Amino acid sequence: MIMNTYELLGEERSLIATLNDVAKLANVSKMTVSRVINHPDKVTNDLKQLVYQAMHEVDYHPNMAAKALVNNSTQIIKFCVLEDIDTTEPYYMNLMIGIARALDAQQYSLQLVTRQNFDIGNCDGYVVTGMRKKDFDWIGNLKKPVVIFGENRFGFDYVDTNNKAGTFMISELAVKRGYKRLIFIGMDSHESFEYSREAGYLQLIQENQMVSEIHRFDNHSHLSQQFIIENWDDFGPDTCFICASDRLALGAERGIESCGGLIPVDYGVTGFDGVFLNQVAFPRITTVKQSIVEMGMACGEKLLNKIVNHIDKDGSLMFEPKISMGGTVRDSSK
Amino acid sequence: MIMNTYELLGEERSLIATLNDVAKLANVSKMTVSRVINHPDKVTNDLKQLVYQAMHEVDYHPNMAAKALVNNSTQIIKFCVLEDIDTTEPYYMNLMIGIARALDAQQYSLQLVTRQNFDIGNCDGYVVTGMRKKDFDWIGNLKKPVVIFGENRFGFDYVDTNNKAGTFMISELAVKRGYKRLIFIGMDSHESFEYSREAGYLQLIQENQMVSEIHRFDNHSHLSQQFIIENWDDFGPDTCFICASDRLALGAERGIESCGGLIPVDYGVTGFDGVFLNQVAFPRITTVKQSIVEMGMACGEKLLNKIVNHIDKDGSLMFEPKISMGGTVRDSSK
DNA sequence: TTGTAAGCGTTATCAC
DNA sequence: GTGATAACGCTTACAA
Repeated sequence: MIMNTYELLGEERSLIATLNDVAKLANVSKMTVSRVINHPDKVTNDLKQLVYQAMHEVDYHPNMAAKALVNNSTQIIKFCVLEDIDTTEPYYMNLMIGIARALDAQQYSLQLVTRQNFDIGNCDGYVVTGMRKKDFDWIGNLKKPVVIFGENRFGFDYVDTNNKAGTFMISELAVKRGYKRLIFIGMDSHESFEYSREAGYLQLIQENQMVSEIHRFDNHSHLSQQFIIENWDDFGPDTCFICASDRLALGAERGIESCGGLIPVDYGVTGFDGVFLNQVAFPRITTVKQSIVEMGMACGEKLLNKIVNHIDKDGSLMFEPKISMGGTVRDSSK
Repeated sequence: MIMNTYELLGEERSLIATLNDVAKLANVSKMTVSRVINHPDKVTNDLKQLVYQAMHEVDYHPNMAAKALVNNSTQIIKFCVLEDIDTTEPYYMNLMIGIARALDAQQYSLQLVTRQNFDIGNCDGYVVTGMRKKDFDWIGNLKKPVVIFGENRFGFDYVDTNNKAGTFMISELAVKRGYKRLIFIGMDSHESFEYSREAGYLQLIQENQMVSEIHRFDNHSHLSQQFIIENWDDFGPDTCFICASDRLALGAERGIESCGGLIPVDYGVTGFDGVFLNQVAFPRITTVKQSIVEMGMACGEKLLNKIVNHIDKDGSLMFEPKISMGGTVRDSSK
């Protein structure tokens, strides 16, 4: 059918439709077509209909390179993972899927960069994650819009889980299920998210007039495991370990089991993240689940908003976490 | 300095240097500069020197959008993960980092797509992974160059680990370390890589005139764990479980430990992958380690080669795996 | 409201 | 071996 239309008009068909093809088919100028796409309010409805139909008929898709050229843009977003590859958490993949999904809508493409290749090639904006304090200097000097994944107190727009609410919720759950002693196993880091997770635990502890106990380790499962084993005599039944990550929770779980402790009957373990690791554990870890893909989409949308609308500060976004029930906290108060 | 040069010449400086800027500075035409970049053999050495110097002086970087426009290309590669997000293994992240690194060299950018958004937007080529048999139909119909990550027997160029060599090596290690019975725990899938991993085990078994024992499960740790527990009575000391993935190995390890078996003294466990999961296990899993980042780079390079040089078939690439020593196979024959 | 013309930065083509 | 010109597909600025 399309071929026929073209033949009737005596036009030549390019392999891939351009503005011109649409324009000819609709008997208007290129500009009208362009306007229908970019400023639809400035075109009469009659013409708009014609143009839409023509676009559909030739399966028109804008050429992003041409657009980028004339707009002096790149249509590229860099996703910068500053953390070491070795420690790369699996959830980055989900985060990327979310970002990519948001960018697709506007035909932006996502470029994955690390510290090494950060500078190669141009882009229109950045999503940055895995930042440490020392990074905020040079990030602040970037000339393109930036959205940070992960809360920070340096004034950068960010997207994150409500970390404090997460540990509060899950600590509350532990108390409701009858655990009498809550021990926090945190990450030995000075980053915002860690402080927030501790704060959630502390708030619950205070509201219940319990005693806070906080221990911190690098985020490796064998360290929490070792801690449990070495101090096993100190931990009576009805103790629940509130861990700041699933990795630490995994170690805690293993430590308790190797000491012969019963999970969840006598001992509870909770994690934080809810991506992959909690599912690999046995029993599955009861954890604070983050909506990583949604957060990724939010990062992408927020960044596009800044780019397209030339917005400088767009504010930050906190996602409310949910509890993912596993088998490391008992079902009801015993 | 740059400013001065410009002022002397009485030129206006655009914010970002173009071919024109370089040309004027070097007192040549745009075309000469372009040729220096794309066909350096067609320019005299004298001019080349001049141009290089000028490029350096104004910090010239080619505008990829303009390039893409005139070359009718997109400078975009789609990385297509067909596997379910839920099962997404952490190693995809490393793979992406490798691909991205290769693409950066040629200023291509990587777009992450899934089944859902596969069709949105244009691209110059694809890297595809997580394919199942049924996918080969439509992949074959793509009009752009494709490189598959993961071996296949459908004639597509691929990059993969030498799976057979991997399980052969690690089975051999188990025998050398004195385990008398080798049980293969495979994945219940009909994909090439699984067959290859079984084949490596079988070859070692035959060469040593041992008896092969193969069990298959979906790739979940609790299934291998369950299998070990339910059949524990059947497994005497000096048994080593050769697993087709780290996930299955993790389950096997847990199963053995929960039955009171001693690892690695009496029981051995080996995995396959060497990304993340093996390190989370305790003791760390002795596994077949794949060079994921390198393989990613190879995917990228191979694809670019096909695109730039219009090569249809470029052959496949097998990476030789290495054994990563953990604590689940004993150090020497007991 | 719609159309015309110029130009974004690059490369292929064809002169010289 | 080098340079002028046109073209890639699109949008802004201006003219009708």
